[in-house]
Amino acid sequence: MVNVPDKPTLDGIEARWADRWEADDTYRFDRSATRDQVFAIDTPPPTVSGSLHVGHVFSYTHTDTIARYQRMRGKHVFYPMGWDDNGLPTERRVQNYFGVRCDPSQPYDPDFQPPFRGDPPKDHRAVPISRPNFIELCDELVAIDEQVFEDLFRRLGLSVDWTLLYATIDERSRRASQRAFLRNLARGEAYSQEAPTMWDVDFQTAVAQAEMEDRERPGAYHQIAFHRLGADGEPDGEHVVIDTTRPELLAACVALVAHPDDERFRPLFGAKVRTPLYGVDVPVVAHELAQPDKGTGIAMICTFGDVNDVTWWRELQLPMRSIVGRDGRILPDPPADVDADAYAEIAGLTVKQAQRKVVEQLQASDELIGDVRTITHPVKFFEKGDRPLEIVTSRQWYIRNGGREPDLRAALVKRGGEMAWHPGHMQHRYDNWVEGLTGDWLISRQRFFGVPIPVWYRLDEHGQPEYDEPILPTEAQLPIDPSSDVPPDFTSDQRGEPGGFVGDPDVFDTWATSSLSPQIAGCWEDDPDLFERVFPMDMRPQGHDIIRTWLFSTVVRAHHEHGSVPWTHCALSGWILDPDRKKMSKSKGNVVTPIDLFDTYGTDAVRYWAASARPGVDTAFSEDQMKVGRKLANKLLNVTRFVLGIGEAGDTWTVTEPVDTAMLAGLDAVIDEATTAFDGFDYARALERTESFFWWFCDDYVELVKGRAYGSRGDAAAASARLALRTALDALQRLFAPILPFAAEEAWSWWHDASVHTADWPTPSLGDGASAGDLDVVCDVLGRVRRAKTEAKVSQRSAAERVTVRLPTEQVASLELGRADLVEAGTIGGLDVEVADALEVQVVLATET
RNA sequence: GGGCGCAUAGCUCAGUCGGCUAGAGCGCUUCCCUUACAAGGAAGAUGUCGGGGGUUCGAGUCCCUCUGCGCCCA
Repeated sequence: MVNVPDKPTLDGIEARWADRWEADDTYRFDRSATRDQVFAIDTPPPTVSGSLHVGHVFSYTHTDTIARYQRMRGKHVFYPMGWDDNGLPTERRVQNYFGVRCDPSQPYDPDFQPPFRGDPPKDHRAVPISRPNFIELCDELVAIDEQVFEDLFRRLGLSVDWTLLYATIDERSRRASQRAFLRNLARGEAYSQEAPTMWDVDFQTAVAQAEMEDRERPGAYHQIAFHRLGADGEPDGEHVVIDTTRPELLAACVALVAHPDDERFRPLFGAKVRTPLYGVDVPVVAHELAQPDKGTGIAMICTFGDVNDVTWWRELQLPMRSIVGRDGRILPDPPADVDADAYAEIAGLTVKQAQRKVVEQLQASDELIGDVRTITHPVKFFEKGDRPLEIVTSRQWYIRNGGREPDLRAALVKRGGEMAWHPGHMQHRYDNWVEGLTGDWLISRQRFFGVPIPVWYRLDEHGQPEYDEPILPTEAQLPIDPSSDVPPDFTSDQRGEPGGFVGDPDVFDTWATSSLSPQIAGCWEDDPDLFERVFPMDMRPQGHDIIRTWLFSTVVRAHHEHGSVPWTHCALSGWILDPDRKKMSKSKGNVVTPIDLFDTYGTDAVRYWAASARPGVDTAFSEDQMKVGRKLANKLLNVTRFVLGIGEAGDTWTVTEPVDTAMLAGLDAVIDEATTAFDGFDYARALERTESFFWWFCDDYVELVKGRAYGSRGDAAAASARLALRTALDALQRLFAPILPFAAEEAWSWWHDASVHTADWPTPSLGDGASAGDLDVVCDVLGRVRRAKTEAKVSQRSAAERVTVRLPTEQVASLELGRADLVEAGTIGGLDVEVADALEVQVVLATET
């Protein structure tokens, strides 16, 4: 029954137990469990972009502790893993790894071999390849990356059920993503629209509000003179001077705008002015968004320089003069009315080059007033991008998210209130975001490796797509790729022909698919029986940085599709900071490889560090904490060896000694606190309470009863100590199991057949209502005896000839309960007890012989 | 500009409902090979609880305010 190794060690236990758990299906979800018996976790599918860092280890450990706790509480834990492999990060990695770029105009080459596999030389020019070839390379690389991720997560000891694995590009995800979209479309929650859109000129794709960020960039105000027109419609010699940071957009100017209450410009409203260089007559208009105190108080409206331009253009119904192309260069042909010769000077230039050219031209024509004033101002960027976003007009797909409808917005805010947030203040971020939305959710991307948008369009007799009535597949056909699949009632040779059809060339943004992670993991519609058992899920763990993207979009999809929240608890993890309190990132080169940490300290030690961090709190990376964790795991093995080594269990043993029941009563309180903490998703508090008790248990209690347990005071007294030790150890191993799964399992296995991870969570009934406080005074006195020995610089083992304890009357009984153990543990010759106001201990050490 | 969070020992952090002398670990110092553990153990020193004001018998904790740091949103 009991099988304790001579020399307990943490070395090698990870691989041994990981293999065992896999072989025994320890974490396999029992799909016969009913919804109330299930604890379902909407695991974050990590972006598979090549490397894992300690941040992953950190947050996934938090979730795993909760999963293990719930499992021990008797829940059937639905704990899937997913890989977020579709989207831009993978495309970028594939480009850099193979030295290629996707060019949809290239023909498919079935025998294509990439020029490199890893580390192309810096001067290598990317080879253009077809979209199918590109996607093949994506599939190849993510398969490799996902294996690396899986190995690491297994090594970390995550108790996921690996049979529930999914990837956001796999068939099931594509089907779910397309199905959800078609249903959004059918209910009017999705729509397409030709509209000005934030656009990344490098990635050449539209970008959603949630993916934008402001960056402070140097800029410059330029004062430019527009020419006032007289009654004859020709310049009357007067100027209207505007201030702009984007003079290069002068050719795109469609109006000037000032505030309606601004007396300075009121006479101009309704009049026309002529643009410099390009000679276009544009109206002067009034709008509340114009800021009188900014620049000269009157601004030019261009199509489009910023989001205000879009608002003005739309509300004032101004004409369109687009000049910036999707590649970020000035379009080759001038818009209507623009002077062709002046425009030819900037055609084809980048926006930056065009600015220099226009400024030169304005200087030459004396239409640039005064000096250019440099400033620093916030500029909108794609969060993954390197150049400022431009605004271009394009047809895009949207899902309604409340950004344009107050009722929907309010309903989504309300959904936020239906979920418990851990920590609670994170809900403010959600509310903040939803209340600040300025438009619907843009879900289409002009990219390649993603879930295709499952629609086709009829082509009219001129070969132009008819966007108003897309051709839709049935749900049974999903997933489809409209670029290779043919719609009903058409043949493949009609693709691209007038009167024929064309597939939507775009893909969904990654978030549009990952926002369905509960549905994908739960096999929505593919397996309705399973889905009913897990949805809405119990827990969504994630980083607080993606509340506005992943969390919010998941709530939107569940609201539309199911009329419910997707889960009932959101657990937000903090960041990992390096010791200088900067956020860790690859670019700073301060990332530590998790595998090295596992090798150095052991997995449990790294998990201990992660689990020591309060939920949602940014945490410094600390190898010191891992050393402590290793000590703790080591201690657990050693104290187990001690307790189990004293003697075999006897059927007739009972706990009779007050010292023992007091210890167990203390443990009861700890179990209570740890349970409450875990119920509130506070793994850190549960750990702290358990750990603190555990060290007291090892340092004081074990030392106190050691002699008695060996039999110094007879069988009955020994039996009481041995049973109490075993009872406590049994509970402590279970309390530590969620945090230190390997060490707890190792120690548990020495005296149990089944896994500790499927054992019952301990319940507080061990001490039978005794008072834990009785031990305080005994331990206090023992500590003072130890101190006396330390101060005398003698061994703790040496004798104290006489100890005199003075203490208040009401504590005398408590001391007497532990007298015998105290005398033995302290090697005390004689113990005198006297009544006094406050505790005082006098120690007379034995003279050395 | 709006919102949120943080500030406690040299460092990293606990401190729950307002209640004994404010705690832990690391680090530092001293001692001890002791039959679970020397990759261990025993002990010690270390505080203007960011500043100011208020409520209270009593404030690290509650309220106001200021300062500094961080994050989210515009």
